[in-house]
Amino acid sequence: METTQQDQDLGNNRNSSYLCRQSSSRWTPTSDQIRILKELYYNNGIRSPTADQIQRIAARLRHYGKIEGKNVFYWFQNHKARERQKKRFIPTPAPPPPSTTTATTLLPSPFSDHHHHMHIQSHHPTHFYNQQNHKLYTTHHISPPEAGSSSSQGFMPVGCSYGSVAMEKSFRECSISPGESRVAGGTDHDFRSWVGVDSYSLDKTKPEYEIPEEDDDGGGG
Amino acid sequence: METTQQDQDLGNNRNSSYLCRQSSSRWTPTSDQIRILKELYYNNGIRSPTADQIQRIAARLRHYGKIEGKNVFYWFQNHKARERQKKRFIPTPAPPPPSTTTATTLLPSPFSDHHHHMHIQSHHPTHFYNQQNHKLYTTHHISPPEAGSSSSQGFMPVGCSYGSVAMEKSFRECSISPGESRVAGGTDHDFRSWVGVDSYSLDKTKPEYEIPEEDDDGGGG
DNA sequence: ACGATATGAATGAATG
DNA sequence: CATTCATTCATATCGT
Repeated sequence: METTQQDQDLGNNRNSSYLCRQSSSRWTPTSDQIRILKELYYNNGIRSPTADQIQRIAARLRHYGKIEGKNVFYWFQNHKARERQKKRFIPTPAPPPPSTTTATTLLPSPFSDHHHHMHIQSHHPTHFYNQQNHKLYTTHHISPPEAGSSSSQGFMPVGCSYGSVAMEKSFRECSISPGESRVAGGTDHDFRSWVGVDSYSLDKTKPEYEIPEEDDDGGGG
Repeated sequence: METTQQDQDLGNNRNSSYLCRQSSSRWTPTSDQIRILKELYYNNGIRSPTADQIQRIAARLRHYGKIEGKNVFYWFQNHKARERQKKRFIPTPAPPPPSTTTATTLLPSPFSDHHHHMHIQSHHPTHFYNQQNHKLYTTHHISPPEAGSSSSQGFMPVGCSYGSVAMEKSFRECSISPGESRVAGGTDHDFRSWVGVDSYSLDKTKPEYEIPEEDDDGGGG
């Protein structure tokens, strides 16, 4: 990730030079921006902000660097999508017993993450962004972005529980059972079966596949 | 390449001393794992395995060493991306046949002249990739740019011809214009207020949240 | 140790 | 919301 930079101006990305590449074609969130976004995501449970919220968030985050509504929009989309995606990868880490306190908390890996929480935000109007006008379109009947008109919260002194315990760089994959060594199955060829790829592929008259590069065979010998 | 990996002890990273954080920075595939992955990639034509396949593949490859679903996911992502990346650099070494063949014709790159053929996946989207200018083209009305026909394709990438067929749902624009309306504040803690997120959220009985990671905290301050 | 390269990992952006 | 692409960062390994 772009952890190396945190103070990019974002305003100097116009390469006046010849045909080089755009300095930064895409938004590079600052540390503060990410922090706030995560706060909103985890602490406030915002997962699919409305256009109205997106505007406010973007406006707020603009204090910390250049940012547009679409950046906020994409950020939440991606963040949510990836939380879900990595869950799809894990092959059912633990069967959900009705009353089992089995510590499933074993995989702090970015993909085996499991920090579920409540959905403070109930609705999600399936919106998408239009890069043509940089507008957000939705299939919902949300109110127009009257930034400043809707401020009906006025609740919570917000001392905020977070701030101290909040985001902390978790160590990545620390424990993964390497399992046994060698399956000695011998039949490394029936891939299409266990991966559920195909069945008709067996029809191919190619009992021997040729790997383009045997660079991985370096220590196989 | 890390072609000389030995046995994947994972503990030899001169890091398993006292700190447990990010012991093994990243997955180091074993020879067998790479072999199988390539088998799946080239021989079975798997380029973008589904979450379901990823699980099976990872489970299978786990016999040969530590591996997670995300490793499989990234491997295919990177392998495909880099194959394509290399192809983008080819200075049009392929003489253009007069026949308007399918644009899916991949040009044999001098870098890796492997022979991948059938795509069992058959998840062909409605677009194809043009290595001439590394753009994505849709198969809607366009004709294949006849790689090498001249040096001009005259077609526009998919990111330019929308506006008509792109999103024609019952959406409405929500004005996400970057023209911000900053709330004029400074406290980055009263999120739920300026975003109009929630009010009752304070009622939640979970004052503590676990943020998975804070990768951006590098220079936030 | 340093530079070059290969590649795992992460993420913004885009499309379906 | 799922999937994919492109770009970039981070790091392992190797050559010098």
